[in-house]
Amino acid sequence: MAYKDNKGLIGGICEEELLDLADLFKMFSDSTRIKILYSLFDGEKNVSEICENIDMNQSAVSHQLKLLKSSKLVKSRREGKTVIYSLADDHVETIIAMGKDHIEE
Amino acid sequence: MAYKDNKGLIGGICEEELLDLADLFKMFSDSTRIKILYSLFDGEKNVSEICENIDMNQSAVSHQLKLLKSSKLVKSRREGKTVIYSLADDHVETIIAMGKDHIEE
DNA sequence: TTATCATATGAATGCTTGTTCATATGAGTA
DNA sequence: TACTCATATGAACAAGCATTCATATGATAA
Repeated sequence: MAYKDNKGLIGGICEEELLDLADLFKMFSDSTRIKILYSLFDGEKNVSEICENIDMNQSAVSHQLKLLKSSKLVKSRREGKTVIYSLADDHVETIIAMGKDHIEE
Repeated sequence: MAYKDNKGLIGGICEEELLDLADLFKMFSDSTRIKILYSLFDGEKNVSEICENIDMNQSAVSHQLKLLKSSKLVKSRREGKTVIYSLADDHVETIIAMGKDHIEE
């Protein structure tokens, strides 16, 4: 188990895990990042394609991709000159779907 | 339906809905707010009880409760001198559970 | 009414963070 | 090698935001 025993803590969750949770949701809290994730819903894309798709410049997208990757929400592989990004797992779509459920109620 | 037709937009979602989504997840992106939500998992509480539970001062908690309420994640009712807060619906727990799944993987 | 408890709110402050600009790195090609 | 395309990165700036402090509002009790 990655986290400490949950003793004497809010709702049975330790401070460290709480901060990690907040950091995770922080990734979904910016519209540029959500756009990037959304644009990967229909399959992997290289950086240029993502830029074009969401209409943002390369540097901004690259910075955000770095954050998304460090949060393990996307993964990447190099293919020649380009780098191809894709969703890391299906939690991403599930979390966003839950969010949509809420705001569409 | 609350949102416009999804035409020619990223992954079939309109800009407005995207911003709302980001705003929703922003609510989960702060550890104080997650603590508050967590502390409501086992039932409604008044403000003082929440403060005590998460060890934060009344003003900070009140400010965050206001945000959580405006995002419809919590609801409140007055009972005499106190105001009692509770989770607005079960999306909250589901979303947080998904987040935990991800970071605990 | 006055006093007190519980909660809300406005302003100020300091920290965080997304974007931009310039530049660097990495890979392919001639 | 030199040149170009694709991506990454560092620094700087501006905007956003969580907390604190002081104060206001709302409700009960005396």
